[in-house]
Amino acid sequence: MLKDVAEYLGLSTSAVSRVLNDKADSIPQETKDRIFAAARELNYRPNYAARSLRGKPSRSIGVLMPEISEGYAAGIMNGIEPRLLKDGYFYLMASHRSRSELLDEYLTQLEDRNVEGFILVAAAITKAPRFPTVVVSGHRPIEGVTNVVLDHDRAALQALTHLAELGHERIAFFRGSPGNVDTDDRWQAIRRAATTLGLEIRPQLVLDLVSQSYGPVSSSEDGYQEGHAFGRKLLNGGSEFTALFAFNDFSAIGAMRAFIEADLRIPDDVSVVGFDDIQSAAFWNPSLTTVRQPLRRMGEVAAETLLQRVSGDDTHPAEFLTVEPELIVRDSTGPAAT
Amino acid sequence: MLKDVAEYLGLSTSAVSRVLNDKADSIPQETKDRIFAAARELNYRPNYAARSLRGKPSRSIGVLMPEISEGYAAGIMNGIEPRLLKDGYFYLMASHRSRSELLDEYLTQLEDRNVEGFILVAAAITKAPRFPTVVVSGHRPIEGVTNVVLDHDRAALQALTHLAELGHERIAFFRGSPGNVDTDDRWQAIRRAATTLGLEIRPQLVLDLVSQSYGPVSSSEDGYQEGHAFGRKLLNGGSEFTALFAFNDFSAIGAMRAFIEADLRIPDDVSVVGFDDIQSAAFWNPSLTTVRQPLRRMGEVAAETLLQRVSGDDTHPAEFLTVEPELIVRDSTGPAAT
DNA sequence: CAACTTTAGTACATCGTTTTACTGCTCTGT
DNA sequence: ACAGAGCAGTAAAACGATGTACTAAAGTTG
Repeated sequence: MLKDVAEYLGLSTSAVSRVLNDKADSIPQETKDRIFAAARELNYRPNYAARSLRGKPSRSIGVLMPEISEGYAAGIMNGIEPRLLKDGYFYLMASHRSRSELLDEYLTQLEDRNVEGFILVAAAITKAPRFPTVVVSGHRPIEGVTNVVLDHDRAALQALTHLAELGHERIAFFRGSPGNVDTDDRWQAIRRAATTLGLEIRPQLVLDLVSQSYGPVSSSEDGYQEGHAFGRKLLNGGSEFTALFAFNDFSAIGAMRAFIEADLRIPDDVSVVGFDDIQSAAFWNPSLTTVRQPLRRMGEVAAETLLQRVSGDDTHPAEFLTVEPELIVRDSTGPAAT
Repeated sequence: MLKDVAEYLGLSTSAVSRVLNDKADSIPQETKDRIFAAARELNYRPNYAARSLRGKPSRSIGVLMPEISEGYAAGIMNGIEPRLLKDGYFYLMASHRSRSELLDEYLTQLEDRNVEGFILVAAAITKAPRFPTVVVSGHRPIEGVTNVVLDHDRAALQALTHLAELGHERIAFFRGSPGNVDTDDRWQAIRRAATTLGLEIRPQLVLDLVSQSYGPVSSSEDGYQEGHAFGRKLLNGGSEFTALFAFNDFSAIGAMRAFIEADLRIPDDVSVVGFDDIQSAAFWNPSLTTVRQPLRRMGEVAAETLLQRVSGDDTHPAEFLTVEPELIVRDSTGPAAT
């Protein structure tokens, strides 16, 4: 405690506090040195509750995730965490499970705990929280909230250009599930890209995923299962296709499995492009061509931006920060079968 | 603020506080009702900094992970988080990266922030922290610290019994990397199980993984890569083997890839057993027989136990809590080639 | 050398809540 | 009618750090 240090030195707590906080206008260097030495010697560490009661920054921020899923949330946390720790920030975390009442509940609870700001992942908020907020993969723009988003247009263009160059014209799509925050943006981007490239999107080759997934990346075995089922559905649908652009890697891999079971060869008979670049994507057989979503980078950008907003001046925060996807070409795509 | 509620009612803050904390010995029900109503109406929420300054529980605990990896940490958090949230607890989290100085640093930082207890994952602590602590996959027993551990004996026995029953006698092993907290326990368990079953462990068929992995589960592509390389090594080693028991699923899958590339059939020519049961294990081709580590359950047990310890009386906390593995038999194992 | 400035600190209120010790007041019983 | 018990609540001191307003002494200036 501060009092211990003060008594040890025969000084007042005010003097010690001011020196330790570098607010000491009128204390000679010699005394400062003594104070620092004593603080170290007595192993003084300020009590965060006390200082945040006085309105000092708590050096902690609130992080709200859809859930701690394997892929998406972990990837983003991987970017957020080191950046925060580097500045001595901790974070309080909870899962909003894509339910707005939970989101609100946790938002206020975290406010009560004096967080300095929020990072929200895949959260559909409608109004800005009371503190600086960065949303990763959020919905529509909100005044005062910074959005970190993937450049879906670029992603769609990269993937479809790749397929078009390989000669694919009849392309099947797994669209995301309706609850997913990325579904609409991505689909619009795909349509724009298709138009740009002169590709036709055939409604009978477009399937809506439905699996209950909290984040932009389906996190559980559901994704595979559904991809598998939908892969079969495509095969039985009667419409010819030479390529599939899936909403995520899980469903892409599930579909590949279905294709292989139907004795189709990949990529000779059908090419498959995934989305996200999950870890196993590179090691599947065949390895999966996919649009890499730079999750870690998104987390870093979010953390970096929030730290700037909570510590610098926070007038006119950026509305959008875009991160770029990268097409990773592997073995699941090849020239269109003729 | 409390004062607002008190003024609104024309009462003192003491009365309001005592009623709200259910410590009101001498306040009539009618007044209590008025107080509750006013608190709700004014949307009163206590300030956590202030109450923990007065020594009230902070309702938050510290969680230290090796890193936010895809598999292990996420799986455990999946168990910890809902249990904590259910009781209104938040957690402060940081990554110790298996470095003891970071561990100590974060431990004290979290103490400064008034956490009520710790959950440490894959952390090699040498002395008990000042608060109730539960360690998941820790090292040796420490007075006052509860350990949640996998029953490695059972795991080894299940896997090896399965292989023995299929007629395998020449079994290769990927042992864990030396830094890994589970490596020694598991290997000892494997040796005991082998002895029990009368299986011989041939040193030339035992490979030590080295990949820099923070947690018990190798988290990155390194795992695959290394499995792939070591699978090749086994093939070129000149020693015959009909089965591989890998340290984790990543290396098992990498090795399978190497075997397939060498035109071996799985499980006809060689059987493979993994460890952990990561999500893609079920969807690999062939699907992977593996020892499932109930990560979520381990997280739940850890959270449950810690919550009990911080809220109940904490005399004689359990030293060890064991969770049981489960052998998941899939398509990567079959009768030994003769 | 009186008046002012600077130096080197200190006293104390404050943040929002909890909690102990207390104060009036109204009954009850004899 | 008056002690004592019980009721309904209040005043005030914490908790630990911060920061403003102050003071006492020394130094400077005209």
